[in-house]
Amino acid sequence: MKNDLSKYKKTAKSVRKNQIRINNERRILAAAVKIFAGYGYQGATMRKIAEEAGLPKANLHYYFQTKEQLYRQVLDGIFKDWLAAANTFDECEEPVEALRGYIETKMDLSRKRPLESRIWAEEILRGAPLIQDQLEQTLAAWLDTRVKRITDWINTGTIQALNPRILMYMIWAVTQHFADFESQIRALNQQQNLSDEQFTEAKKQVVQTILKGIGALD
Amino acid sequence: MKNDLSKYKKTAKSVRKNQIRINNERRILAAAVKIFAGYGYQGATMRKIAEEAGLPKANLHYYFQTKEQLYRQVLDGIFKDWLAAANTFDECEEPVEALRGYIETKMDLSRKRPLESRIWAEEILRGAPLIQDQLEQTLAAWLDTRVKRITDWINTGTIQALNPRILMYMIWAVTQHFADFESQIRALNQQQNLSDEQFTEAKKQVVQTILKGIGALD
DNA sequence: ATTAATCTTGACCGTTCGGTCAGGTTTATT
DNA sequence: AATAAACCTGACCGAACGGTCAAGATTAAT
Repeated sequence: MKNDLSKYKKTAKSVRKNQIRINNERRILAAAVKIFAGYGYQGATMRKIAEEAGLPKANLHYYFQTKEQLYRQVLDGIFKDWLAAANTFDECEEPVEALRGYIETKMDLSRKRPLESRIWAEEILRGAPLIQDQLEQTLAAWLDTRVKRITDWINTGTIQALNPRILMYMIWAVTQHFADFESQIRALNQQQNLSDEQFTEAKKQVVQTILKGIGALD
Repeated sequence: MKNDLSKYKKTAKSVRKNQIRINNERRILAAAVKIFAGYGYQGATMRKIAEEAGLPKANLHYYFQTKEQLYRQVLDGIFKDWLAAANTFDECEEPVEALRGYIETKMDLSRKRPLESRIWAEEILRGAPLIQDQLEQTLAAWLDTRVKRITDWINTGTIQALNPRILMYMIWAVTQHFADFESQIRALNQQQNLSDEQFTEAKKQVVQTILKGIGALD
């Protein structure tokens, strides 16, 4: 019953939990992201996460009962970012604007939060044991909506005929590659991560190639 | 001294090792590919590999001293396939032929050997701890050669100006995505792996989009 | 000031990990 | 047939894993 949240319902402070709890959960989650990204689910240990968070291991288990539960919360946060990145896509009417916005947002996400991208990639790589349901339910529905929009563009002749799903897979693949394969890209770039200038160039080329590739540009 | 190969140098059969050794090493390596791909390096255990190979665990250590050494041999095999896939690229004069051949070969590799692709991806994801040297040496040199060819095409106006490295990253990203993110694609495809027809369509669209995207097609 | 709830932590537990080894069996060489 | 080399394997080992717990410290409610 340690983590039964109902106990908070009676007091004023309960509305947004105790500050100690908020802070510690945040610290632990931030540490967990680093360690899970760096070592994978199996390679990550509660000891490493505790050390990274600067807390004793037993304290982690006070806030998150098990390693799997901690990992699930990390995944949930990543999944939300994933879906939120689609805002630009939805807000724009024209395919060029919508796709450019979406690709750029995904590229920026890879640049700014590569750890999260790698955790996601590893989960999928392992067969998505913990998020299969979310993929089949939430993500599938999310994708259907965007597929319909792209299909409309095709029907109105704004872009050429193609399979919208494969287009989305290509966009995901390319944009996430810059986070997931960062160490390979670094090894091929004189052992240096892409500079801001190089990354901007990459973003531009990715947008250009895909948009032109589907006949949305001249 | 168990695995000192010099002991073979004195006999006739030594030239191509003993048949028992050949067979067992193959069995173990095949099992290792399955288990490493399914569980990752840390998640894979020598017990699971032994079980998959149908051999006692101690026998694995007779042929491969450590888990890391076994893993290294698996990686070496994958790396060779990686490089060999470039043959088509090198044999063709025209950019359209060369790139189409390379993309198709990489797509076929993802289709036929997804396990190897996933092992590679996980190694890169973890920061390439064991193959960093090979990336910086062999793969970097490999890439430089291909970059030069693409640069020639640009200079002769056969394809439009672009950064050849980013083009290669895009090709790798998209082609390997179909192996590495197979479980995600399956979840978005009514829980079914892509059929042969679907995969052929994907291959065609990938080739078409990239070639058109770089101005190599009309 | 008292009580109750929450938070903290070192020490500990059973399990599983990679790896070892002695001693037996099979295969190759002479 | 005898010897040596190669192969096989059950039993075992120390280390590290995720997780537990009792007892103390801190904070909040009355």
